[in-house]
Amino acid sequence: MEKIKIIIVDDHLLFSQSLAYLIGTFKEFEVTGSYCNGKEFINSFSADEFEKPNIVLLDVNMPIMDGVETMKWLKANQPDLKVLALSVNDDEDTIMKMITNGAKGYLLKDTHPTMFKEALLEVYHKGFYYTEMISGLLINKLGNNDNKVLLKEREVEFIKLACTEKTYKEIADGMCLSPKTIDGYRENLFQKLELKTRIGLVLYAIKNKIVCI
Amino acid sequence: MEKIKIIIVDDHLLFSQSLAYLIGTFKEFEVTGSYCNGKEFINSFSADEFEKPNIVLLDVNMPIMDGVETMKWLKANQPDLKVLALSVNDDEDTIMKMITNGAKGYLLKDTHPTMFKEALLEVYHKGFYYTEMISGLLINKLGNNDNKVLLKEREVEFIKLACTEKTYKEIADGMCLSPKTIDGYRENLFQKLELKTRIGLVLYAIKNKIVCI
DNA sequence: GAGAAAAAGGGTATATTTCCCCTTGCTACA
DNA sequence: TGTAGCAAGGGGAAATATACCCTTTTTCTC
Repeated sequence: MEKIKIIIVDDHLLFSQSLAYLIGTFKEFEVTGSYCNGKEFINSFSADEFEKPNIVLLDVNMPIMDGVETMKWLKANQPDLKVLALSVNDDEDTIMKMITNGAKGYLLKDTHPTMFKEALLEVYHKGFYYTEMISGLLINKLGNNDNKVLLKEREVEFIKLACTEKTYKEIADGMCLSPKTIDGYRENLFQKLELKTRIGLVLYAIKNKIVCI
Repeated sequence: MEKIKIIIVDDHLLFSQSLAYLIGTFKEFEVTGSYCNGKEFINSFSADEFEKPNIVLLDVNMPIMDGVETMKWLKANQPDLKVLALSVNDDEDTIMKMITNGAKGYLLKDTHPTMFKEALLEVYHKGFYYTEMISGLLINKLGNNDNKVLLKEREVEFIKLACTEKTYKEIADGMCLSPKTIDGYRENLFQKLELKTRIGLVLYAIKNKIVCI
């Protein structure tokens, strides 16, 4: 019987190599390749000896080229590849990005091996595997995308500066605006984000990855 | 030949189970147990059938009882247990905390399986395994521990509250202190952390994981 | 027990932030 | 051809935060 071919893309060698052993114990599957990051993986497509896998296990947090970037490339260049995202990261935004860029499923690394095997089988046979957590998230996101807050470019710029020790006056100078305009930005944001203080704004910015620390 | 007994403590089932398979391929070792978090692990000590392992592989980021907490308990109750910390987290502070609480080594999860095996052997035979990265860190930290800032409990408590939208007056109430005392805390911290504003304090707190967001 | 250090509190002054209500000019759109 | 929305700018007041210079009390150490 022909085995189902799997490729692992993960920078944690200890994990990817171990996982290969685990998959080795499933009689239906075999690991035909493993890569340390998205860049290495997509480069492999141009290699002559490349054999297309049935499933790609793609880590989300990687150096060089992360899961989301890799998914974007795959969506454009290899759209029929079945990718199962595999991550410790349960951040809603990241999950949504992976799914909307074509991932066929999203598994957390604390999944039980038995369920992991089920997921592999489902992705291979049905084409996708969504846990309840992910389904719930999808419904939730699609259900109320009306009340999502979207920030303008200039506001984002302001928020980034607000996450420093600058005073509003200094921020105004930095953005070539009058302090009063900055005042307007701030109040607008406080209202739409339901905040009261600049501290709240900073916490919001960090939570939503508008600034990275 | 008697095999070297290993216990794995990690909340990522997929990883711990896979790792068990990897270790299974090393003829010198066997995995005799695996636990999802520190609490489960330390509870196992009271069980009758418990067999003391030669090496414990301890994850740092876990729910319920994390690596550092577990190390503290082990230091007090099972000080001769050889623990090798295993984490994706390369945060200096965390590494130092694990080491100072008695971990015999600290491996990152992107370690190559060959080096992983070496580390296991070294921990078993020599009692410790430090990579260059960790040694460098130790030397660096010990070299200039004069300028390290250490925060008092009450200060940490204050910082946590400063990372909210509360006013200083509300913080004072929360800590059952006069607003003037809070004033003192703040100024003290500004000086020792070289900050100018509460925003800076919030950023410092997040960077140094005093608060998690 | 003296002295140092830390914790708690105080006074006053200035700077910054927050709030509320306002004007102007521009642009889209119906 | 309004008019609705928005970006930019503004006045003034009140609340908060920051700075600097103090005293008292407790706690620890030598």
